[in-house]
Order: sequence, then C-alpha cells, then structure tokens
Amino acid sequence: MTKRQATQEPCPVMRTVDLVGDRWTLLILRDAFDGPCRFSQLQRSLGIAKNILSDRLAGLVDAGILTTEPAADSSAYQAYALTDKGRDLFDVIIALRQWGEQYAFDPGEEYRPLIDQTTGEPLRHVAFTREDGSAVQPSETTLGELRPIGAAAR
Amino acid sequence: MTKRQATQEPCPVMRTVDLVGDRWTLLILRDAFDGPCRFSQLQRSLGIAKNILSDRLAGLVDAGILTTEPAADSSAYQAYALTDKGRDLFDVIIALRQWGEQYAFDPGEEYRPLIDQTTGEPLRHVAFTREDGSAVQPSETTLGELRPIGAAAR
DNA sequence: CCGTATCCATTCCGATACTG
DNA sequence: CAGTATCGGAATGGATACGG
Repeated sequence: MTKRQATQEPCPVMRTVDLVGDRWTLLILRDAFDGPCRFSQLQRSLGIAKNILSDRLAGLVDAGILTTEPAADSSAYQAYALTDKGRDLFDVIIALRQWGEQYAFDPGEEYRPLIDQTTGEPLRHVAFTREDGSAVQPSETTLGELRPIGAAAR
Repeated sequence: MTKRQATQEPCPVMRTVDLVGDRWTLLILRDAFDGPCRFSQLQRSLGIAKNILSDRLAGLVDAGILTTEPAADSSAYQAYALTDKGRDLFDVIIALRQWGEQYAFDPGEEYRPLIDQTTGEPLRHVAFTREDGSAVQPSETTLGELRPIGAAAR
C-alpha cells in the first residue's frame, strides 16, 4: 500500500492516516498547537534530523495543514503555523493524548499534562458526544455503504 | 528516536503514537471495531503482507490492545478482538475519521461512512466536550509542568 | 539561522516459499 | 487456514557538509 494508492481508498481513516499518520508528523502537530513554531525550535523539541523535519514540514504545508508566516520575533525568517484545516486535527491529538495518559504510564511516572485554561486544571475526561450530549459508544456504530461525500441526506 | 527511547518520554501523545501510530496498526484497529477479526479477514481487507500483519498483531496483543479468542464460526482457529484498553482507542479512530471526511475527499467522491445505530444516520459533528458540555478549543489549552500520573490534584 | 544535499545504516514492506 | 522464514527493494532516519 503506497501513499498514492491510499489516496484512492474510500475510508476516511486511511486517508487521514496517510496524511498525518506517522510518528514525526503527529509530534510536529502536537507542538504546532502551542503556537507558530520556528524550524530550529521544532528540531530541538523533537530531536529530529533536519532533512526529515524539512520533508515533513513540506508535506504538511503541501497538504494545507501548516502555513509559513513571518516569525513573531523580529527576524526575516518564517514560522510554521496551523491553518484552520490543521487546527481541526486538535481532536486527533487530544484523543491520542488522553489514551496515553490513561494507559501508557505506570503509576507515579511523570507526564506532561495539557492544561485547560478555563479551569487552570489538567484537561481530563473529555469525550466525543452527539449534539444532544450523549456519548458515542463503539458498539453503537457500524460501517455503512459507500456514498457521495457531498450528498444531501446527512 | 527509537521505539525504546519514546517509551521514556513524558509526552502522552508520543507514547501513544509509539504504540499505535503507524499506518497498518491504525487500520487494523479500525477493522477491529467492527468486531473480532480473523487473520485472513484482516489480510484481505487491508491488502497487507502476512508477515507484516503477523508482526503488528503480535505487537497489539503484546500491548494489551488486542486479545485472541476462539473464532465465532466453528473452527479451531482464533480471532483477534479488542480489549477494554483497545476499545478506548475509539476516540482516536473517530477523530481520524471525522477529519478525513471533512478534509480528505473532493466533493462528490464516494466515502464509507460510520453509521450511528441509534439514529440510522452517518455519525457527524461529534466534538470533544467537558463534563459541562462545552467544547474544548485549542486556544484554551496550554502545556503544563511535569507531574506524577497518579497525583491527587487532578 | 534556515534549510538542502549527500551518504550510510536501519527499518519497513511485499512477494514467495514453506510448515502444521 | 494461520501463520513463520527469507530475500530484495524501497523508504526512513541520523549525521554531516554545504549554500542562501
């Protein structure tokens, strides 16, 4: 399964995985949610090789998930910032984070929490809910037939 | 950054990505949410090489995300089913799916929706909400200091 | 400071063959 | 059917050197 083939598949999960589903890309996005990032800043934060970072950033910009903008701190250089499309990946990052907090640490181990600024406390126990506020359970869902993306009955 | 190094990192996102953040693993999980899967079933569905599938399944079982259980249809063979730990990855898959539906298809392209059986309609517009029902925005969050996972003040 | 280009080691992946 | 073993090619990753 190559990158090009995955783009033909009708499964939304596979298409998304194809765009952002590798170790470095997801971690770049994690950092990007803190605000616009400089190249060297990302490199230090992630411990990634420069050529790989360059490659991933180019891919994200190409996909319309990141944009380059003038860096805030004087210099003539650029910073990488999320587009609206990129910002909508927030749920993906949050979902990964929450699962990790619950299952990927031993008791007493240190972790870096995400703070909810409206409460000042770590963000916890958020869940996917329908518009009526009810949580969606895996057992309540099933895969449907193929249908056009833009169809009226949604 | 090797697999072993990532397991030392304090970032929950990285730890989760380290366990399930590759193309095949996420797609195996996607299928697993439809119910227990046989080996050959996964292989056909994903178009994955048998040795790779074998490797990924072993990793998921090892991580406690999948278990083997007797296959439903008579045979002496096994099926791979989600554990509770695995079922809690539902939010991750949903988040990937939703983003893909919104951004990874051209208008009119066909996609395979996830049906909400409580309504019979495709699942749409679910969002991460706090316990009070309010949606969490990226701009409302910030990374906190390192702290123990099991600490009281949470 | 921000990347690109190159080299080399490692890993990943798919195809095939083989075993119980 | 459910894997394991092996092999070659492709992609990935890190280090370094180099140019804007």
